Amino acid sequence: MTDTTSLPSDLSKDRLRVWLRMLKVTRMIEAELRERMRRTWDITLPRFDVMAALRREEAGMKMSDLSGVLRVSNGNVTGIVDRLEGDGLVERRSVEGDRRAMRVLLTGNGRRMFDEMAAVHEQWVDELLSPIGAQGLSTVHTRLGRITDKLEEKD
Amino acid sequence: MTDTTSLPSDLSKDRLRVWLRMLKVTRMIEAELRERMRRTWDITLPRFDVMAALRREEAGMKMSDLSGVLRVSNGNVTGIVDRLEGDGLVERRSVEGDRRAMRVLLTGNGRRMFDEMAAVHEQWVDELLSPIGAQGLSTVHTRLGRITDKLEEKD
DNA sequence: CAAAAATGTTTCAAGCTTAAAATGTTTATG
DNA sequence: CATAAACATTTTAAGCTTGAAACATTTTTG
Repeated sequence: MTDTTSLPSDLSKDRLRVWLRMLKVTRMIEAELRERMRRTWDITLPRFDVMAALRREEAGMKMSDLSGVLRVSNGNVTGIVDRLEGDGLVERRSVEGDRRAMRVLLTGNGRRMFDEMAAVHEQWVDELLSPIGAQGLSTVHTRLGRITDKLEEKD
Repeated sequence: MTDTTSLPSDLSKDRLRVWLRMLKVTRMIEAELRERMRRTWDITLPRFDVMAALRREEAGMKMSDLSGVLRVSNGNVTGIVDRLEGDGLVERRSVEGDRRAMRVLLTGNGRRMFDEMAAVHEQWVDELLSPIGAQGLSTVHTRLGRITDKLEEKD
């Protein structure tokens, strides 16, 4: 019962099937992670994503860098950073030499909080993706990489 | 330069990497599809998803079936169906024998509109996933299937 | 150097999303 | 049969998301 039932001419249908399955998997995992994060730390996925991006840049990032890395709109980041700032997890500082720009960085609290969350988050992902072994991980990683490469080259 | 660099002990990091890449790919493709749908038909992805579900059920679906299939909350479906109804693409009918429930179905217009969109949508997906050939499709499909299977068995 | 173009951010309106509470209806149970 | 439990849906409040418009500032260019 292997996947050799479909004819080559149905390639397009197969792509649609794979796309729908990808969508299903990511939505299910995202829902599961969101739920656990909400219950464990009362935090949302978007906030976590912003903190993760900032954790990699000790010196902070400009708002526009943040929306670039996260691939979300500028206005979106404004709101999320507003709320994180309200919770004392990030801080906005002006960029010297450019009065338009803002540098956002994690506060000490933010960094401690994120590190704690990241460790658990990694375990959760490991658990949720456990049905895929080393071999599968490598092939999936490669195939998906080809897609992003192609999508990126036209930006 | 194959992917055999990581030690077995880093499996958890590899899973995180694959997860982040999956997230990236689906977000990029979703953004691209959303943008094209907006520009071509001025329609959103959630509306398209609802119509797709209804297209498979000539007789219509109850609101709760709809939210079950699409894996979104009940309240969410209420709003989307409201707007689709406002555009004359779907219709709400009462279910005989149960005054609580509602049966939602595509109108003639909705069906025509969806069929037109679905054909183009399939081409777009084919194009966006074109870097993956028949072989890759089959392996990716299988691996992802294992994850959904596991996530589903605990529902 | 003044005007125009580009850049960085925020604001806005509309729509999506969720969890939880509210409403109305049906089914189960004592 | 009354009432409790379950079910189907909607409403609500809060937050996420986008594209476009508005603002402020910096850079380019004629």
